[in-house]
Amino acid sequence: MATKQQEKSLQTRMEIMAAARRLFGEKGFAATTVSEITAAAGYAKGNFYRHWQSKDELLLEIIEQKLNTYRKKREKSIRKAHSLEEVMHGIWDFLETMIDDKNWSRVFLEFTIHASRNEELKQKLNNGMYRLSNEIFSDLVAPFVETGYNPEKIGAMNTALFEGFLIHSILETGTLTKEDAREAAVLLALARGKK
Amino acid sequence: MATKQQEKSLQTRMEIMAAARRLFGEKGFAATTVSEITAAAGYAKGNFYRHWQSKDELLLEIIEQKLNTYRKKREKSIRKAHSLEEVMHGIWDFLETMIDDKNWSRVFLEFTIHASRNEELKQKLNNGMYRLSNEIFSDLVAPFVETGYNPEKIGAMNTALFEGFLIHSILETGTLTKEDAREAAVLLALARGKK
DNA sequence: CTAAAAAATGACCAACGGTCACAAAGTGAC
DNA sequence: GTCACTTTGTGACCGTTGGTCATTTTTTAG
Repeated sequence: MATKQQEKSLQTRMEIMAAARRLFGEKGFAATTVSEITAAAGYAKGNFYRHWQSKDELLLEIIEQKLNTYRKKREKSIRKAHSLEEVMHGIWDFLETMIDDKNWSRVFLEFTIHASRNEELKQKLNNGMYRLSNEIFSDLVAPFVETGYNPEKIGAMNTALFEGFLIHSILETGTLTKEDAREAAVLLALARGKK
Repeated sequence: MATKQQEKSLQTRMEIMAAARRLFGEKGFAATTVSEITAAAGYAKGNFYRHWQSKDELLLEIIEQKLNTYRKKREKSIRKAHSLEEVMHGIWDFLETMIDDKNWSRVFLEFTIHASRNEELKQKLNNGMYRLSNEIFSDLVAPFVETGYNPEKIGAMNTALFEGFLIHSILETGTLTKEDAREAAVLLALARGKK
């Protein structure tokens, strides 16, 4: 059984993380300070660094959690698909939940760019975030690809289109809708993977 | 005629801007400090703020300049196009020069995300950077769109695909090539705009 | 009750973007 | 050339940041 100390430490950790999740979403990653996070959770700043090595590490952990949540939601809607078209629509059902989580998609992008300048972070992102995409396309989409076209390329292109749409959506230029993005993605995938 | 003072002031301004252009490209926007920039140009930090109100303002000006350079290169290759397909290839000839300017495309994205949290910057970006895209598509592409499909949507989707590919390219996952992105963009545009 | 171990604190550090009182240099009238 | 005035350039200084660490407070085991 866990000691009272261990329990308290874990609880503190979770309280700080909850405060961070809220603040990152509201104000963005860079604009949220460590003092703010700990104060919102009711602790002093120094306590933060007993649980994470840096602000980066915390966000990475939150992102990992969010991706796992998305992953679970996804599974169900895609497993029952019977064609490439159905799989793509299943994928976009789930991508749309990410798009709707607008504040967080902004944070994802913010951190992606931030990480691209840091070799270590870049590796971790590529292993977490994009493994998600690779999984889907090599495991779930590949069986429906009738041509010789590389399923991973279909997946990477889908991710690119998705992230490009996120940028468009964040800047609120308002020309494209979610449906436009979905239709384009399906069109592209079918053009590549269907005979 | 300009006085000796005015000339010197302009020269200083250009020296600082040149140093900034080099450093932003090498290290990124956030990672480059104002002291570094002015020191590299041979001045003290305070001098910077006689020429720009903030680091943001300077980058905005550099971006505007870069976009104008791109714009000029572009004109020639697109004016002589005779079909939607040729126009799209002309556009991607020019987008590829942006992609090849890899450090700077990273800075563009970095600033785009940064600006998305700041209403004033967001407006300026939408008026500079994306007017570029709107121009192309409403003026140059529209004449070749044979369907009723909104040319601006074709343009916005092209931009989304382009920026999504930039992210992919920056993270060096290495699945997609420039040619993949170009082909996908042409395919999409033709599917929308050609009978 | 006590001594060791873990949790929590906040003053402290270097570095940041940005400010400002001041010094140095250039200008135009006489 | 000189002198009042304007413009260019300086760097100490400000508030704030992410991160550190010696110190205090609380829990644990004997």
